[in-house]
Amino acid sequence: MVERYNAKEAEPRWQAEWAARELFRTSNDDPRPRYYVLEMFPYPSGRIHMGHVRNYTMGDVVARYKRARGFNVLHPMGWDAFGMPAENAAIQNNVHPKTWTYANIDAMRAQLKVMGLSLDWSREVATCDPSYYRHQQRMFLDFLDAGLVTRKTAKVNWDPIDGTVLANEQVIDGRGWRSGAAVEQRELTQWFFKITDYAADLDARLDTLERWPDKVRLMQRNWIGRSEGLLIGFALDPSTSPSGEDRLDIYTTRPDTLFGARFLAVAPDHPLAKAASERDPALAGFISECRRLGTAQEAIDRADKLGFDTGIRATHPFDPAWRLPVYVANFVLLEYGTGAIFGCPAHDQRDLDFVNRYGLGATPVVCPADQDPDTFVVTDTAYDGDGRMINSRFLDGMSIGEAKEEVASRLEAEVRDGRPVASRKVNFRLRDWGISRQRYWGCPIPMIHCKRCGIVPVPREGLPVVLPDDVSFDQPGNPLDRHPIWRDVSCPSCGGPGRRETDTMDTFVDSSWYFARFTDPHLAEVPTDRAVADSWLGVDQYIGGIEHAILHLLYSRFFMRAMRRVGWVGRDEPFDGLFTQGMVVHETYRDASGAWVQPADVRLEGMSGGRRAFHVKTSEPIEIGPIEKMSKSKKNTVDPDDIIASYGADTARWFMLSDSPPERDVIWTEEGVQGAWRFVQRIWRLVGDAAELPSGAGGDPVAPLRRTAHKTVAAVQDDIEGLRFNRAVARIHELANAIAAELQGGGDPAAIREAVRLTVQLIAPMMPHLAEECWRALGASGEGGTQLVAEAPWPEVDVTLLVEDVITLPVQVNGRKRADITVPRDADALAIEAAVLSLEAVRRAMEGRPPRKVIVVPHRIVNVVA
RNA sequence: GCGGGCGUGGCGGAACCGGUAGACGCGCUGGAUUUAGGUUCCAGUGACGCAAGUCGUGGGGGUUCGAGUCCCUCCGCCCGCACCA
Repeated sequence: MVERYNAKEAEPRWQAEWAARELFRTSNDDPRPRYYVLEMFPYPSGRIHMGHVRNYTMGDVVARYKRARGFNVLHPMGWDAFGMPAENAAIQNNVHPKTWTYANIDAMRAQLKVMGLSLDWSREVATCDPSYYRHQQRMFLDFLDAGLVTRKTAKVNWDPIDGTVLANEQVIDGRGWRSGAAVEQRELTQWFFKITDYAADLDARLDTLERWPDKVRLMQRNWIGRSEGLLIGFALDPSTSPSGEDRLDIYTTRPDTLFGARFLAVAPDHPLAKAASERDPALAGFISECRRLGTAQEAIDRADKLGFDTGIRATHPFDPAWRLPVYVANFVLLEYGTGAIFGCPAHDQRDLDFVNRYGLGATPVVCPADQDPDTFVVTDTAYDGDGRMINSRFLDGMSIGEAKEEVASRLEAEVRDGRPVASRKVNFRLRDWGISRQRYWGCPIPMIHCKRCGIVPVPREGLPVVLPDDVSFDQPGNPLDRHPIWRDVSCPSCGGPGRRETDTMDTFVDSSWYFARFTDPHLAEVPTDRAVADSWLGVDQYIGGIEHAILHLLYSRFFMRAMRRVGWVGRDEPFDGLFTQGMVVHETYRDASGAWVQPADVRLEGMSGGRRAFHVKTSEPIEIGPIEKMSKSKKNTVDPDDIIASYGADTARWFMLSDSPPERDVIWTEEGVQGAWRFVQRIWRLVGDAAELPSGAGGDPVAPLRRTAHKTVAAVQDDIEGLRFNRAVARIHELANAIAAELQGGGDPAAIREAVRLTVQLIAPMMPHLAEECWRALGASGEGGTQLVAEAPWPEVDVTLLVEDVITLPVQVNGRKRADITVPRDADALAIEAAVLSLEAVRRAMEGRPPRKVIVVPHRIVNVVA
């Protein structure tokens, strides 16, 4: 009897062996074809969680598989190490952010090593290290020179609790993504990366990212928000405008509805609104009302459509006698288009809500096919569907598309005061990326403010601008502002007194290029070696959470383009293949007082419908709640360390791959883990039994088990390539079942030994420690026992075994299965037809009727139609 | 509101192009072995039926020799965006 597989003893031993052999160290000089697999690097929060385990296991399977397939694989790991939690820890626990961060990195690195991941640790980087961020500062200056950096005053999302600016992406339902505080709007001067320069390209190139999930491409497309429209210059009556202004540019995507216009409206911050408010105190009051309302994003979301008539009058571009009022309206955004619109209430819900409040009326100009143009009216619900133009003079009868084209070409051709009245314009929702953060624990922005010279870059030889260590967090705000020694420097240009920029960069900058740095992470003078970077990029397979579908991935795509512009890389797209994995979820538990209880403290009894839960210590009944993402706040977490300590890393890895498709959420259950653990032991038993078989015995080249084993290798190969790990797992189970049956039934010993050996190779990417142990037990490690399974090439599939000589076809009568028939693989349709019709079961089902038709789908199915 | 996705046993899920629905795992039932128990092995496990068989992939309709898969329609759930003109 074979002993149990002892993961606790074996796993560290094999990890040490891999490390000693430097198996996962990647050379940039290796001539083999390259494969770059990368998982999104973690924030060093303190401990790894099950989401990390799932993410890194998937990446590791790919890395180990591709290595076996003969690729020179790059599989690095690092730390997204700047950010607010470190400062929060500093404030709460009086520990320096640097100390806290590096302690966490050490703890998490140790945890990852225990998982047995095939990472090249020699390439590890931490973004908070000056050896990393000096290059980021260098690239900031490069981008500045290339015109990709601007400084502008902008309305920003201000988080009053964290005391910092947030990107639009960091505002969720009007609240700060970390603090949960209601976000306010503030005007601040900020540094921006001009991502909008690439808006069109970032949009267009989404089509070429074929190995990205459609969902992510769509989310990016919506975020970039490309729209085609018309910029129309409405003539203003100068006698009504504040300073004789005679033109107002508006942006519209619906120029076809121009004859349904009822009003124009500008944003409260629009220059025309400001000018008009100076002569009209009531209007000024309305505008400040809008601002007050506008401080909290939440209020904006709920606000009614409010407006104020400026008294300014505009003229319709197609009718000099048609005058339109100009309003200031709270729902018009200054940042989008021109900050001014024309309102067509019949075909835009916001405009309709607006006119219904102010009694301006609505004329429908698009009539749906099922409505009579003479009676079609719009009252409460705007019509934005398809139809024919009505009430629109020369546009009547046209389709929407034709009308858009007609309006555009007429107004383009018409010149007023030496300018065309209108021009076609592609607009984007995407805004420039504000990267300034009023925070200490981030990459310093390498600029110096000088009273005489303005804002001056730190000379490149003066980099890095290193964060000072001696800071305190006893007051709110940015400690860098209160650090005179660091802050006050002489101007690099005139030598006079200067002041460092004390804002630091958004941490999304740090993670926008780490994948490029990994290609040659220890270069001291430059961020990348262009040739080396180009030899690895784009990342062949990037794996991470869907939560980064927009921000991180879009910023990285921008950053690659910017890096290319200044010469650090030679391509635009960072990630050729992207996979977004699902979350790890778990039941939630609460006690009678409503307090969350962690799974480790819960004892479960009963099954499916009648399950009940009790507290392990108090035996108090526990309420079983919904299955949710593992989170500290709901205490429904399972600690990877605990699982690895009880079952071993391989069991945890196997379970992570087995139950659910990788893109879907996986429910962590104790039963599931135990199932995985049992399978580990089962493999170990099969290997032990197979090793005891007499060697040299048997050898049937077409033994059924040989066929099964080789088919499984082919299928698993396919599944891993397609990241269908759950199916690969199921197939390995089937092979194990087949082997067990052959062992039981005294099957061909040579075939069994081969099948077991193949099984070990199939599990090697997933359960690498167990596989090594089995490999050695099977004596597969070659002369002198020197070769590890991690070094072995992927098994060659014997393709002749994949094709059977005889096949079994299901036989249907009228689409209902009645029998099976076994025929030679190359049997012709007529022969099969005759054989099928003579089957007893078929005759019975035909009830004496003659067959009308017999459909023979080669190698698939036979259907007799009665 | 706009955009997208998904509904298959008690549960997680398989089913590539329309071709044997329910692979594989979990759970459960019965039996065997061993044990203090976990373990291991064998058999069973969509529903109804003694059986032959009938029904069955959210509901209804359609296309087809044949539909979980394609089309129409309704219902339910989930995700993303949200005053973007």
